[in-house]
Amino acid sequence: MTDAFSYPHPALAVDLVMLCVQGGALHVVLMQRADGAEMGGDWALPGGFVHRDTAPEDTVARVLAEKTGLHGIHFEQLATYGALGRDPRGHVVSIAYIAIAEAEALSVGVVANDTLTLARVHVGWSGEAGGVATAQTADGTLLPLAFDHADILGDMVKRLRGKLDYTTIGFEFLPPRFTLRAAQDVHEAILNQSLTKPAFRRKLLDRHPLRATGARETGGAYRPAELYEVDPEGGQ
Amino acid sequence: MTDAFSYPHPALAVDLVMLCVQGGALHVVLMQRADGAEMGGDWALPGGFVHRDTAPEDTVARVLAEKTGLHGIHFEQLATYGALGRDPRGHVVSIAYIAIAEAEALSVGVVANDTLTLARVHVGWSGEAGGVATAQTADGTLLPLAFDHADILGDMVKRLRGKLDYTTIGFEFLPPRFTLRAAQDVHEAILNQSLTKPAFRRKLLDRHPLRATGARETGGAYRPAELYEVDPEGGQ
DNA sequence: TCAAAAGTGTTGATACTACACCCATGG
DNA sequence: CCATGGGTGTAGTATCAACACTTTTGA
Repeated sequence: MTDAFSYPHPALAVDLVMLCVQGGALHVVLMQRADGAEMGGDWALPGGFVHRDTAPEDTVARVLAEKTGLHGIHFEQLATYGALGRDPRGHVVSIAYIAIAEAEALSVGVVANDTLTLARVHVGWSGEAGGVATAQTADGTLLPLAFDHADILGDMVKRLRGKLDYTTIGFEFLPPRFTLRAAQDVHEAILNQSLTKPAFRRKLLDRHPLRATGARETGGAYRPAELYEVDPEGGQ
Repeated sequence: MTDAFSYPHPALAVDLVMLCVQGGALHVVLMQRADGAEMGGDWALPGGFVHRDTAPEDTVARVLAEKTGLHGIHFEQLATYGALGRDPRGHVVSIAYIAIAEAEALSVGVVANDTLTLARVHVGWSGEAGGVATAQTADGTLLPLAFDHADILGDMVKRLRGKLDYTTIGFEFLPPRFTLRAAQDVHEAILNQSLTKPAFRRKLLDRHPLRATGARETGGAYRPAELYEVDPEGGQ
């Protein structure tokens, strides 16, 4: 007990599942590894080690800034992975965080770093447990994932699906002001199924604290849609 | 990166929220600390450090066995706490697990260890964030909780409430064969509110894969209730 | 035969879905 | 004035909750 720091203990890391919705599909930021052969795959979730006297959340912010140059992105902790053998370098326990941003913002960070790419994510519905996640490039090439990162990615997307209804996490994919159609696109991409417009509109409006701004979308053809924003007061 | 183990990193621990339902109320196992004055309270969740090359789940099993002598208890990981200053001894990151057992089984382990007690838990409904958990003895004395363990306890109970509907976690509080009345008692204790019998019966039976065994409760006065069991095939 | 708890049927309210329709704007 | 997407009304259906009722057993 008293000598907890002198005995060998596992290394601690954070892994980031950075997501956005682009072109009607969910995308994740992946990082190419030079040591792919021994890690079981070329592509991995961006991550970093947690140093002593640094809070895990501060490590997340550091990794976000280092790899993508982004600040102020929304992120949440979702689970911790510590199985032996998950990292061939030794015993590394990793706290997985989901980070969410608009596609435009993430893209800027991705193109600024040669080792990063934005991959299309596909996660099935059937089984309860994670693991059936795949990532592919725009031309359909599958990107093999290192470590247990396919499991992590699958778990995160399933948790995200569950949280869409009863939290405001879905709006983190959108700019501060957005159309209801854009919100529907986000939900359809995450759930990987199409939704009917009237049902979606009503459910969204009475489940979440949204407020019509009166402003309209600009630039599009045909009738401009109204812009909504999240009401910070929660409707009360 | 390559020298992750040579740099100082945080200590890693597991903390266990061991719960049971007794006398219509939710109870948690707490451990008395000799160093309560500097830890901010006399009572803490049982826990232990994760050593290198030991999986966190194996550490949980070890702590369960060491502190209570119990084996094969159901447990699940729920969240990880790593804020600086949460442990006055240094930077300790703790993975919190919820462990569930029948009251009879847990009691055996608690009376066998002088430092353990089974405390009544009260968690409010209002706020979303954790922290409003209190623990008290049978005579109503409040037990001050050390570290951030009141937050952890509150978070766990709230997650448990959410999981009651769509997982079978609630049945871990019961023996393999149980009456529907016993299941209702468990739900009422966890949710801290009374439920109407017919609604509860129907919801339970079509939300969860339960099967009537044909066997009846014995020993009670009045009409004996039928015993049910969880169908491992999930009804399909 | 009575008391107490097990178990079920019925009804009224609520929420959700699906479909059809109207509205506004650019070309 | 037409095509296209934004936005809304309505009706049918499934789900849910409360109440009253019947059943079964021990004393």
